[in-house]
Amino acid sequence: MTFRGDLELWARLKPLTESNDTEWVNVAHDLDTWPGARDAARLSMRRGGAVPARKLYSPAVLADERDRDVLREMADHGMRIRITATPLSRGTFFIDRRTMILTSPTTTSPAAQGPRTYTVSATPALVDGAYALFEAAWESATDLAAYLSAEWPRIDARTARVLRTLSSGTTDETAARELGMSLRTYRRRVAELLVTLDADSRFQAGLRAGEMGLTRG
Amino acid sequence: MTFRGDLELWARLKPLTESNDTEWVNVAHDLDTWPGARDAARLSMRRGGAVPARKLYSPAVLADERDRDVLREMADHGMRIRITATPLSRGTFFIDRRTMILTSPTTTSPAAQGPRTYTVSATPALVDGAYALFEAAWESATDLAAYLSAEWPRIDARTARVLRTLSSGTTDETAARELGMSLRTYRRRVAELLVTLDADSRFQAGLRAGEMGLTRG
DNA sequence: GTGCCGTTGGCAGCAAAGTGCCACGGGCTC
DNA sequence: GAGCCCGTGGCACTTTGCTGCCAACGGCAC
Repeated sequence: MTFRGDLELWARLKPLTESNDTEWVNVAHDLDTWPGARDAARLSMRRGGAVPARKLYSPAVLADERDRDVLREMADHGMRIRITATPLSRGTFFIDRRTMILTSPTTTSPAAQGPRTYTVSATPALVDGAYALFEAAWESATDLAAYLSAEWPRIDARTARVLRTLSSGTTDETAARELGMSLRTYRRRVAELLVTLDADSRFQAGLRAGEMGLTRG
Repeated sequence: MTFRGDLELWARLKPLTESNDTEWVNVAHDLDTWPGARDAARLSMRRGGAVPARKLYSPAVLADERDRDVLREMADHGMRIRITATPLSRGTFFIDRRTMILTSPTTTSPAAQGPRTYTVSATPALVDGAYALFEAAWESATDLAAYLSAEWPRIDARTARVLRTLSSGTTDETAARELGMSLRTYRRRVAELLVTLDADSRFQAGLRAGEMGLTRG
């Protein structure tokens, strides 16, 4: 079940945004879902009440300043937005528990014109399976607010090393020796890390670091 | 594209296990993929060389002792196995980058006989989208070995409360007061938590907790 | 050269965390 | 009842972590 053109896509999406019985879900690399997607999003928000929706994006969505405003506006309208560190495919997913719609996955050259192709599936097995995968991906993603408010910690090389030794569970003294710095300096680094992670205790800092997956990068 | 019966499923799966050009992927709730799935897995392992594969399961897969053996055997054959805390649907996913196969998603009564139905899709948009979702889910999942070796921490109600206050970043004294216990007991709880998390420092404990997503449950 | 600034490390003092010891009290079996 | 086990709380003490202060070092501009 494949079709082309944005008008038809909109015709399919519209009923999904209007039905209130089920939440619907969107997975995308960025806001370039289809030409005019941003305007459509704004319009539907202005017009309608709260649409129960979850949206999962790549960090790329935060690159553009105006896009961030759009996201904030979405969040204000009750949509739940999360960011995942895993690179998503360029395509877009719309799932509504019974139906799912996907855009053409590869948009190598954005200037390549012509109508996009969209794929629709209503096969229960496919939709349910995709939904379960989405749940798992969603669970591991970070809330937009946390992602933004945390001013995403910038871990430079030296704090990264501190983080690693800190993770190893040794005492400050041996950690400092390993890193070839004095105890005082090491503790300075730790204190700096606590500030950047906005943590009041070392436990909290570790928790944040773990939640943000700082140790896997 | 839907079909019934296990023989046909096997006929479709076989070429996937034999082609070496691409990794293939399996998402399932447990090993009850289809009748005789365990034996088939064993057979293919005995017979063939290493199959590059990733398998993502629910914790339910660890319930049965013999199933755990099967998993270990799989891991020994080079398959990468991870466990995700998010409940997966009962169905099973096979993805091979070009094709995906799903079992019937709802198996409410396992005794309900009759041939199962399977759904196959080779639509690039669907497969790529599902693959991206899988990547995200995979990324957040825990490796089987870690999951087993860590003797997965069992957080009872009271340690969970300790974990929460610990996460709030307050000092032990106020935390103990909040929980209505003495300082000594609170610290006992913290020490217990460190043991169950196999951590040498509070930071490490926080890190583990964060990595395992213990604060979102 | 002088002066400025940022980083480092030592010292000191304090706060917080970790732990061994013992005593108290509830629930249990016998 | 006595005896036992287990969880708790208090106390004392050690260790570790935290931070302010100051001196020393190196780079940089003038």
